[in-house]
Amino acid sequence: MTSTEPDRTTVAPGVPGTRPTRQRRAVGEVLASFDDFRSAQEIHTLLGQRGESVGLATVYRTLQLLADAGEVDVLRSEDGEAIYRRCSSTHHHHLVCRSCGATVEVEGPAVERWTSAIADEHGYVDISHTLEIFGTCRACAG
Amino acid sequence: MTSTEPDRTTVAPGVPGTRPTRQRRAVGEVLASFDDFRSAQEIHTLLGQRGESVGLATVYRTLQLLADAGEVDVLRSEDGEAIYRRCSSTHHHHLVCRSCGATVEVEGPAVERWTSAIADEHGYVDISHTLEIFGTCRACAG
DNA sequence: CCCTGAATTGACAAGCGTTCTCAATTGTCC
DNA sequence: GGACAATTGAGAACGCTTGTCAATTCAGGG
Repeated sequence: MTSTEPDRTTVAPGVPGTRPTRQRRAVGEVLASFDDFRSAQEIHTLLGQRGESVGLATVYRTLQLLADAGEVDVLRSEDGEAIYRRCSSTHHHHLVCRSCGATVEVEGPAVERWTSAIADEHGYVDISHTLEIFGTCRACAG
Repeated sequence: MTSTEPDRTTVAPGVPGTRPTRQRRAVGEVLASFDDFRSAQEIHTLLGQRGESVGLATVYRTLQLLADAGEVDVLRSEDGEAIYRRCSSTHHHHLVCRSCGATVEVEGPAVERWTSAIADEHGYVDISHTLEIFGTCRACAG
């Protein structure tokens, strides 16, 4: 029970959250099919319409994984609902038309530096921030 | 039934949302008793501790009124819960401890300018923005 | 190719914050 | 004081999100 025993020091044969399943692929495809922010429930409905049956809980879990991995942006609509969108991997913010929802990704190195500086100045650590800009886009303004 | 009838052209004797009741006064007093953001439920609890019994639904309604009137700031904590705070009238942002809720009001003229510039650049008008910084304050970080 | 075990899923229940309902109460104005 | 709208409170209802847990699926070794 010693010499023949295989190496068991690696406790986990696979790391959770990495298995490519039908459901995860389907969620990824749906995310690629639109450019604006959608709620988990909307995404779940879209999956149904595509004929890809995926449980609602799985949709939530997958979106959480993708968000943790930085592959989707999550933000809260005004009524507190979480909405998701696939995103470029860099940190950025959004300029959103409050009328039609058209979204522009914007980067703001100056803002990043500013928030860090402010946080340092007050002794806050482990910083995150949310910045969204709302306005009316050219098309909607007429 | 015609000549003796009083003038009925004024449909509304009073405008809703303006009556100073015990409950609304109590909520106002509690709001004045702290400086950081609190959830509606916390405020409801604080009212109870003060001996001022106010229904939870009334707390929500009152906070909504105050928010509409611009007398309190509302923002969403990272998990989507609405949190409230009486506010100074100037535009500002918040550095909030995600552990204890300690809040610092910060102004960022640079950020204001930056958001305006970005919006102009993309043809968006009638701009507003939300910017909140979350972190762990010195006390909570240990 | 089959076996084993962990990862993953789905249906459902549960949790939580928020809003709605409606009868009872309160404040305002005549 | 009286009438009537505004307001309240208790609880139900609601919508989003997360937890539960047995059943299923995937990866890798034998």
